[in-house]
Amino acid sequence: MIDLKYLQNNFQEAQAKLQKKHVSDEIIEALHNAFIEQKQANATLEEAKANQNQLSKLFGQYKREKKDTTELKLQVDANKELIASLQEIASKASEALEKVALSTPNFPHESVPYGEDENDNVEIKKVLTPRVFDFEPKEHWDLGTLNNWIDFERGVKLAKSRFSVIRGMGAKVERALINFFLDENASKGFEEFCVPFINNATMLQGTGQLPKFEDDLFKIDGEDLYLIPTAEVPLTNFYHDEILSAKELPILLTGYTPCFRKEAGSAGRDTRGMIRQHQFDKVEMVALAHPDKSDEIFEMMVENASNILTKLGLPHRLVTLCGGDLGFSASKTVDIEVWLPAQQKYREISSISNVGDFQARRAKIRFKDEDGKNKLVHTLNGSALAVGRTLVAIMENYQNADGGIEIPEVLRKYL
RNA sequence: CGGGAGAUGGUAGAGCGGUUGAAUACACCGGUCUUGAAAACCGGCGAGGGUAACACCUCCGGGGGUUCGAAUCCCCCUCUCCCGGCCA
Repeated sequence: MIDLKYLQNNFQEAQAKLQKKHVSDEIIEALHNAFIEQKQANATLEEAKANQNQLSKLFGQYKREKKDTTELKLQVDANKELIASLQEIASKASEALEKVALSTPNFPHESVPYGEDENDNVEIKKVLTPRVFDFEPKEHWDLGTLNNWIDFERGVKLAKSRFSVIRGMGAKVERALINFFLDENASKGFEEFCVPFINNATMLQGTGQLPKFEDDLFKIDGEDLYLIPTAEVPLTNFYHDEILSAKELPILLTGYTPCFRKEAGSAGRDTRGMIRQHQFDKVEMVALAHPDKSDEIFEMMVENASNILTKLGLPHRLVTLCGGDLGFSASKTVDIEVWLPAQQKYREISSISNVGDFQARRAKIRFKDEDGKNKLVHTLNGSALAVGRTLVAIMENYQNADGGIEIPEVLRKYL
């Protein structure tokens, strides 16, 4: 959630920021008005409550002094009715506010470039040069089947479309990648976590998936629980509703989890292969940082994810997302795209975001500053890395003319 | 899944239906003392909203109810602990 006081006090500026992220003026104004209405309704309600508390005290006093309370009782009853009606107004105002506020995206960081969609994203740099093939490189789905690394048909049989089975050496490489990623993250100071793959609605709201993106989530029937779409949810919410001390910041967390996504809006996209699945493995980095330090930690996380790809010998590029392509919660995002020779394209394999205080405000993650004040932390998250897509990248980049696949040097000790 | 006990501030742990947002202890922060530290002593110390700052409002697991007034009484839910069943 954005800072509504900031919106109120710096309306023009806030509006300009949200416009960069393509939030319509109507929504911004609706939010602004809902906030002011809620504040007013609350103020009048509190006034009536204060009055009621006074009368109650007086009532007690009368009783002790054995004075007659009939008159007072009438006053109290009248005020009680007033409170009830004011309460209703205030509750409605709060609900209305919450509805807009929770669905309004985060402000973009100053450094975010303007733009409509992914075409306006800005490339930062390319790392490693794509290999030149002296044969026609195969697609990973062909290589996967050929080498018995991936079984697409049986994945569909077991579940439904967009599920697959990784087997044999493919499964071993998948596992090796997870271990390699976790070790790399640990070497940068990230603590490793094994977390629940099912989280409750409060946590999903904390990181911003709910209420707006319910359609993208697998919900457990009859329960207030969801399969996590990313480890960002449990890792960020690990400190949900807690107050940390400034000294322990930054807190760096990493963990491997499967991720579950309905891919509701992706009909027809990447239907072949392993690029877009309902379930995929990912190793995630999460940081809780002092607001002054989050930019610095962001760079570290980008660097780390890129380094991992470099160690694997996979050509990739770094891209800063423009305002129009930024996700709901992110204030700034760098995508890392890996080279897929068969498609002759860079495809997203990691996305690192600085979320600022947006999730912290929702999830109530604060820290006690040196001056004793409670402030919101900044949260950051990023994949290091998406495991399935890395497997795809290895297959395609390390394929031989006969369809065989070489294993990257850094992974061999894990096999 | 069945039987019993409980849920209060960072932790432990009081709390009569009104002056208790909450005793006390420990932890923590600041100060005195000390070469420094410890000990001792003094002071501070829950959260959210609201305000220029006060005032004021809300919160004692969550939600309802009784009452002029509830942490304290009643109901429901959740969670934790102990006993039994099941089980990786």
